[in-house]
Amino acid sequence: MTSERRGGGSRGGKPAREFDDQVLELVAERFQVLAEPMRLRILNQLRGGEMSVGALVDATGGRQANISRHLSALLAQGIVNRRKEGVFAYYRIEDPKIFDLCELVCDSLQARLTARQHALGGR
Amino acid sequence: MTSERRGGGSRGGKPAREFDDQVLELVAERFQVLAEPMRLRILNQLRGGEMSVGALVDATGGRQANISRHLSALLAQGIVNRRKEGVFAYYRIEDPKIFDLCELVCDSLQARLTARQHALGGR
DNA sequence: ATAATATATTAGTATATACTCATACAATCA
DNA sequence: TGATTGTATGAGTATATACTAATATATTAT
Repeated sequence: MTSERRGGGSRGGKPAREFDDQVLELVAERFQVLAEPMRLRILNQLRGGEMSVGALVDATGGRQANISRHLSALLAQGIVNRRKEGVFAYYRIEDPKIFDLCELVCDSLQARLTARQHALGGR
Repeated sequence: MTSERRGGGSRGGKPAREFDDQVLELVAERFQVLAEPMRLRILNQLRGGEMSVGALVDATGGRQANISRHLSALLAQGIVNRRKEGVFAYYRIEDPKIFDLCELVCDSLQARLTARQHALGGR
């Protein structure tokens, strides 16, 4: 990210959007974490309850290092939680709202598809 | 993106996740478009009704080329719509569900913050 | 025709990040 | 103690993308 002039204060013209921008950055960050198919796969697996890293590696078909990194990202965002037991690390969903997000997105995608079908004269 | 073995069919072990993966990629794509502060700023502006590119440039403080690109991305995802009138191009929200998404995210973020405050002994 | 304006696009650059392998770290067991 | 196993991390690479300036395209006015 480079310049792109941020408003410096209440002076200097331009509408007041100072505070809102910080929120937008946080929101964008949250979306960013959900913008990876592999992370969504992991979350999808965790719907059934907590799983160890190894179990997620098996279930998703990813590499251990990669899964571990994705889990760290999800953990940093407070989307999952971690429980250590012996050598194992069990992850579980901490913020179930993300599934609502996914459902909303699916609704949108589906609506767009059916709209397209109609546009093509679909039944 | 590189290898990461995709299941080839119903044979070869591993649970059946073939179809789901395609959906997850679409969902991730949608999240990706929403994962940019500037695009969220644009969408936020469009809440008040359709706006021309130039008006969005003024309102967001971005460069014309950049705003135009972001609008293209939003248009390609069916999130906004475009109306051409003379020399102007007016964009407007096509899929208002995205605001529900943003609200859900805000709820999550807020919940996480208050949880942290409590953890720190906040009142 | 030329000029002026609004928008889109091309080309180039810088940064972010998803992935890999290899290795470090930590806990259990011989 | 060392060996084994599960997880995390360091280092390197490849790709995606957000940004910029400059230019192309299109519409209206002179």
